[in-house]
Amino acid sequence: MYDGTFLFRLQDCERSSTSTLYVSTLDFSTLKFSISPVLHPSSSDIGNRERLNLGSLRRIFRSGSDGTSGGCAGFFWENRAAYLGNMANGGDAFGLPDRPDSDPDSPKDNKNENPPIRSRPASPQSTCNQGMEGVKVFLHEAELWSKFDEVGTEMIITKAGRRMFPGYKVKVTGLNPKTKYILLMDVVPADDHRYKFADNKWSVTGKAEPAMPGRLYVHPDSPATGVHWSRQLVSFQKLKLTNNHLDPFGHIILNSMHKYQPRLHVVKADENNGFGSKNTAFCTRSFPETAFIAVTSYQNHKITQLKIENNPFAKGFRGSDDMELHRMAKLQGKDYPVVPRTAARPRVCSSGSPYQGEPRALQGSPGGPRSPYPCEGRPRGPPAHYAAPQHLQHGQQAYHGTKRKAEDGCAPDDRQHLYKKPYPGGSPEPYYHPASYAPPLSGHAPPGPSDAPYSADVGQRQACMFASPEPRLEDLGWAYACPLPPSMTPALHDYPPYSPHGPYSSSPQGSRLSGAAHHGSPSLGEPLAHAPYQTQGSAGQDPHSRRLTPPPPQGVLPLPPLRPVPPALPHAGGPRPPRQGGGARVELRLLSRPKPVDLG
DNA sequence: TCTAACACTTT
DNA sequence: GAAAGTGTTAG
Repeated sequence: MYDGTFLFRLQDCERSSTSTLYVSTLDFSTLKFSISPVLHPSSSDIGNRERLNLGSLRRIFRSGSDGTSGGCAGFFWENRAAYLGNMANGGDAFGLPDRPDSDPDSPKDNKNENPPIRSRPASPQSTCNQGMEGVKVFLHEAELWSKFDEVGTEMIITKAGRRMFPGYKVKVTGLNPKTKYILLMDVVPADDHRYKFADNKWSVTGKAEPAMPGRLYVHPDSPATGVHWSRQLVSFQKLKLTNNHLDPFGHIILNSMHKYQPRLHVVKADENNGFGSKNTAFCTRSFPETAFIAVTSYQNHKITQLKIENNPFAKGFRGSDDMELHRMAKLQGKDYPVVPRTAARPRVCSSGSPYQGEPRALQGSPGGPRSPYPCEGRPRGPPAHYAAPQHLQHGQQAYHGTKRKAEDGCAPDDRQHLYKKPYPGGSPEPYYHPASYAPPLSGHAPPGPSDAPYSADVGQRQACMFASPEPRLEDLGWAYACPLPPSMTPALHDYPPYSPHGPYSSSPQGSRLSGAAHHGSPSLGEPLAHAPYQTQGSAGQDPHSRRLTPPPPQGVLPLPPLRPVPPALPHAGGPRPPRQGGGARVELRLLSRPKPVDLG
C-alpha cells in the first residue's frame, strides 16, 4: 500500500541571513520542486505555499553554494508511505531476506546470544549509477572509527540532539570539477532488532521499535561544484542525533538501543540532472565501521573511555598520568587509595576504563594491531569480531587519545589531530582513510589516499543542521509529500533486495531518495499529522547478519506540538541549588568496578 | 531507560 | 566571555 509519497522539508540553515525557511517538497513525478518559502521563521503563514520549479531550487542552492546566504541545511525526508505500507502489511512485510551471509554459528533468533553489534560487510557499501561510478568517498579518521567499531560504537542521543563522535567526515574524489553536487547524509537502521547491553556485551533483546521518521541531512554547502567538494574534507560533524520523535530541529531521529548505519549520498545537481528525476545521478557510500547503537547513556565503558580519550570536549574526564599509573597498578593487583575525582581534578582518572591494563605505550605501537596511524599501509580488515565479548577485546583497546587540537579534524588547524601527529611533514593533503577499509568493492576500490599525508591548511566544511535560530513549530511541523525516483536508490548494497511489500524494494533509505518516482504523485500539502508508525518486520532476521538488512519503513510522525521551551534555570541571581549530579567525578565508582582485564 | 543539572571543555 | 559540546550523576 505504498502510496509513493515522501515528505520533504528543506530548511535554510543560514542563521545569519534572513532565516528564510524553505519548506519544500520534491515532486519527482513532475520534477517540480515545490517550495514554500516561509519568509521568516516568525512567519506563520505556512499556508501560503509558493510553488517553484526546480530551477528555483537550483537558484536557492546556487546562492548557498556561492558562499552567499541561502545555503540549505536541514533537508530531510519523512517517508509516510513507507510506514503506511508496512502497516498495511502487518508490519512484517519488509521482505527482509534471510540471512544469506550470516554467521552460521550465530543464533538465528536468540536474544540471549551474543550477536555482533556490527553488521560487518566485507567492504564499504556503495552504490552509484550512471555517471557517478568514478566517485570515491574516503572516510576520515577511519582508524578511529574502527577503534570504536571494534568495541561497538555507541552514540548518545538526547532530546536536544547530540553530535556524533567520531564525527562523520569524508573526502570525496572523482567528481566532475564543474558539476554541482548535493551531499547529504542519512542514518538508517542496520537491522530490526532492539539491543541490550548486559554482561558486558550487546545482545538482541527483541524486535526494533518502529523506525523514526527518516531524515536527510544535507550538507549546507550543497549544491556545490565537484571541485568545491573535492578541495577539502566534507564534514557532517554538526549532524545531531535525537531520540525526540517530535524533534523540531531537523535532527536525525533515532531509537535508543537500536543499531544504525550512517550513509552518505552524493547527488548530481547540475542542470541536466534534475534532482529526483529518473535519471538522477547519485552515489551512496556507507562505511560499516561507522555503524553504531544509539543510546541515551553509554553502556559499554570501553566506548566511554574512547570517547573521553578522543573527544576534546571530554578532556576534562581524561585521566592524568598519575591516574594512569594508578590504573595500571590496579591492573597489576596493587591497591591505591581512592581519590575523588573532584579532588583530583582536573587531571582525573578516567572512570571505568576498560583499558586499565593497557599502558599508553601501546598506542604508539605502529606495528600493533591497534596502531593509531592509518597510513601505515597495513591491511585494514574489519574488526575480527564484533560479537566478541568486550573482555576479549581488552587487548585491543589501546587507543589513547593524545592531546590534540581541533579534534574536528577538518578544521584548518586540524593538522594537530592525533592521527596526524605521525606526519610532521604535514602534507597539504588531509589524510583520508580509503573507503576500502575492508576488502574493496570491485570497481570501487579507492585509490591509496590513505597514504596521503595530512592537510595542513584545508578547511573543513561544516554541515549545518538547521536553519532557524529558534525554530518554530509552524516552521517545521509541516511538509509536503513527494515521491522519489527509483533511479536514486543508493546503498543498494546496504540493503539487499527484498520483496516489494514496501517502498524499500531496493533500498529502504535510498528509496527515501528514490523508489517513489514510479509511485503516485505526491500530495502536496498533504497533512502529515497522525500518521502512525509502521511496525517493523523482519521475522527471523539474524542479528549476526554481516550485511545490513533493509531498514523498516520510516514513519511520519505527527506534527510536533508546540513544545514550551523550558525556562531558564532558576539559578540566575540566586544561590545554586545543591548539585544533583554531573561533574561529581568520583573515583570511587571506577575503582569499585570489578572489571576484569584481559591482558592476554 | 531516560532526563536534566552539572563541571569542564573547546570553539 | 559566551556559546556550545562533553561525560557524569542523581533521580
